[in-house]
Amino acid sequence: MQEGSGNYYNPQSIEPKWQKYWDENNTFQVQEGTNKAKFYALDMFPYPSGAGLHVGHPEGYTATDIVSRYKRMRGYNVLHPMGWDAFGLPAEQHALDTGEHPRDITVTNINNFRRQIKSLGFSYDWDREISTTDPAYYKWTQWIFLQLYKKGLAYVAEVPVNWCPALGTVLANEEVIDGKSERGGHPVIRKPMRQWILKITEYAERLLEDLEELDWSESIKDMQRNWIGKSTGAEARFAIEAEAGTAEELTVFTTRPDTLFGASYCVLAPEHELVERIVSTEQQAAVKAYQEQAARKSDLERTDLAKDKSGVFTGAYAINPVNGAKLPIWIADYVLAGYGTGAIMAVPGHDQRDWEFAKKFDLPIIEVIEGGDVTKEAYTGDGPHIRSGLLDGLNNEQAIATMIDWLEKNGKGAGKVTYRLRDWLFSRQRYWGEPIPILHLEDGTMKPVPEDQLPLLLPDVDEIKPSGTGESPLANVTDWVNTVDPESGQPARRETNTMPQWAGSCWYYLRFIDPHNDDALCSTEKQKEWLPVDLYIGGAEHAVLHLLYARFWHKVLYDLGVVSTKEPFHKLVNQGMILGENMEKMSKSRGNVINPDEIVSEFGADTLRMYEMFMGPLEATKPWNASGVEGTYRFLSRVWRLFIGDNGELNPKIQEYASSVPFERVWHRTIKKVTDDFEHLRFNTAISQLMIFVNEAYKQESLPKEAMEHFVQLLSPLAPHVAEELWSRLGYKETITYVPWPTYDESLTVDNEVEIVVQISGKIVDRIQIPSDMEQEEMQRVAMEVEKVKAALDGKTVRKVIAVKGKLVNIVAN
RNA sequence: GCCGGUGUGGCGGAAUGGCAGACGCGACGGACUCAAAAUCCGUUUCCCGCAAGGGAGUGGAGGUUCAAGUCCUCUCACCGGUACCA
Repeated sequence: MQEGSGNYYNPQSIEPKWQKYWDENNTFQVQEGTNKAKFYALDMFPYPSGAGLHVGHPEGYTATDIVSRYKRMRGYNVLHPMGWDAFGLPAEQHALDTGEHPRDITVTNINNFRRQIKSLGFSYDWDREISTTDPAYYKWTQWIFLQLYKKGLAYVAEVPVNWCPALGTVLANEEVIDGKSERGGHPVIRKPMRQWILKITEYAERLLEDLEELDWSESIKDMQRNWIGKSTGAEARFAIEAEAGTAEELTVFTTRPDTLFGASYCVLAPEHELVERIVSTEQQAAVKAYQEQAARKSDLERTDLAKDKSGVFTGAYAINPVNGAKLPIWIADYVLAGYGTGAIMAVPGHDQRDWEFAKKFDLPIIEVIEGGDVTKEAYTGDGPHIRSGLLDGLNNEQAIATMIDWLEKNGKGAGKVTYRLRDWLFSRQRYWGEPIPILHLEDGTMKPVPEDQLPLLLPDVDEIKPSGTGESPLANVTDWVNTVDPESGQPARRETNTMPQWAGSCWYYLRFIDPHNDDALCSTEKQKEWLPVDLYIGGAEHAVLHLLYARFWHKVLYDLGVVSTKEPFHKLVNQGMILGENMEKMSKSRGNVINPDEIVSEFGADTLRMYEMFMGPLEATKPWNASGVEGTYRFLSRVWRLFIGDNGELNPKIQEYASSVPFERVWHRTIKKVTDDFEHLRFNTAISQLMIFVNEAYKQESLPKEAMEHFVQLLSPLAPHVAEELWSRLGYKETITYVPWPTYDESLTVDNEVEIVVQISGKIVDRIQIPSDMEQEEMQRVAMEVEKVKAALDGKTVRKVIAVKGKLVNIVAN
């Protein structure tokens, strides 16, 4: 970098100048009540960690920023906000370690994040900044919870949960990795505890169905479909013969009711409530031992050891409703308590898991569908049924329908749809989260905190320490916990569980629409104006949970009439991961982390933004490359010198009139390509085209001012600071932000003459220049006249000639 | 195992079924300079050849087509998700 003159490209002076200008002029403030079409471009807001911004953050943020700036120039009213998902475990862990209050840590971290984000020149409307930890915000998170509670969608249950003694908290399944906590890697065990659960399963079908209308990648939709895991089958009821009597009934879920005649035993999950009531005296000890062993294993350990099936006979029998066969009832941990009815009928002939179990414990294998060899493995394919009474001769589909019909007519069962999706474990035993606004009265009943008393504030505490009992640290705050029901005057105890981090991020896109409203989470009119989010960009790690939870809440709010769209996010794009230079995931331990602050101070924000967009397709995973950053910086310097001479004056080649025809083509093609690429988020190829323009411009004797102005506009969404600076040097006083996007003349994007290829039987023989509008017949005639073609065709017969306008002529001959 | 994705020069990556390798990085050469950096201009898929020219080529094997990186079948590798879900 040069020193002195001040006429070279100097992002360090340009960028703060324009950031200040945008701030002072409220350039990106949303104007309400315009008649412009709206566009809502949303980033997944970050958790403000102590580590600060990572180069992965600006990737998605730059993409939405480019689209936002582009749409403004296209005349849209753009909502482009930013905020903080600031509740969460890391701040609490830090507080436990240092004694600092999580609120203070959070404020510090947010300030740092805001500084970093602002240094990148994103066009957010900062008047709409929100934090999930702000009482004015979480008031409405609590309000939504109360609506869920009132609709019966929030309930309390004693459930075995992942208890992590080291963190003193319960973890959701998704927070447990390989039997260890995701954060910290501490051991996790299963322990029953009183928990708040949200009934997301009630919305399973709608969450599945409404995926169809969304403009999301098929892979993300598929991940959600798999997570919801719909399966269609039947429930069948079996009478039970046990020492204790025959009053009990066993209900199983199966997707293959057609194989009912092939059932040779039944299996209950070890936790199944029937087990205690049906177990025989003789088997009692063995069953108990097995149950204890299973309880000690985490879900993962249970599946990890899946290769080897285990189980114990209960001493009881189930009676097959179709043929009266007496089937032994076993318990085994390959049957999961949480899915279906927690019990199965085992058909070893036609289910591989049952087959393995039957082999191990020497249970009968009955073939009821022809087509395989059940002595070698289970046959799961289609085929004619045998040994199956009324099903004999039918194929699978017919037999399933017939059997469901039979079960229903005989009162032994019914068709049934089951989902893999589980209800959402919503409570956390933590301090740093939204308090759940519920009172536990002395008489043992529960009631919600009245809505007019929201927000229920997190109490201030000097020190956060685990309660030790598994309850949250709030249990220690006796002044807060012990209260009085404002309606009945009864003594009451506050709920000490808090909400998970997902809660605040479930609805933040709604608050951005109306961030200062004290009377509603979002006004009806504004919600109607802005929903749905037109473009939502974020990391693929949120492909399932965040997006599913947010969709669930949105649908509840839709049912309540709070929002008027069925879905919150119309178009979703996941930006790919940025790897370190060594092609490995960036991490402190690998020493390959790139700090955006360093890139900004060395090369400027415009270079960082542009480089990240130039690396490759937005959705691809791609490695960082320091030389690539320099290359981008070199390009922006080259742009600068194209406009500004060493003397600091505008390049005298830039003139009102002059233009050459070839340059005019590049100019109009550039507008066309960049416009089209921005519409499709293909920023890497848009940048290539801008580079082509600059390369061409350097070769010109003179440069039309209009073309150069257009170029600055095309560049401005990518590199807004340098674009604003050049725009002002071109003589404009106002920001470039709202200058209408340039248009191009289609006829000026095509050449008069093109080089086409002449092929013989698909092999290139020669290239010739022809007028680009030459018709196919004429092209064929011209091609036949080419010397090399004549020579190559000597002695051959022409079978066919294909001409593609403006591209090629292919002569098929032999 | 199942579901999804990706395989193209030394590297990141471009290519509505129609000239593979745009653009950038790196490398090499030239100009400028006492010299270097910076900058500007060129060359750069690989192999054979002094050259003219020829041959090969988009993970691999087949196929459809006048024409395949692109469509179809099979297969291999890597990445992501999920995992006894009955």
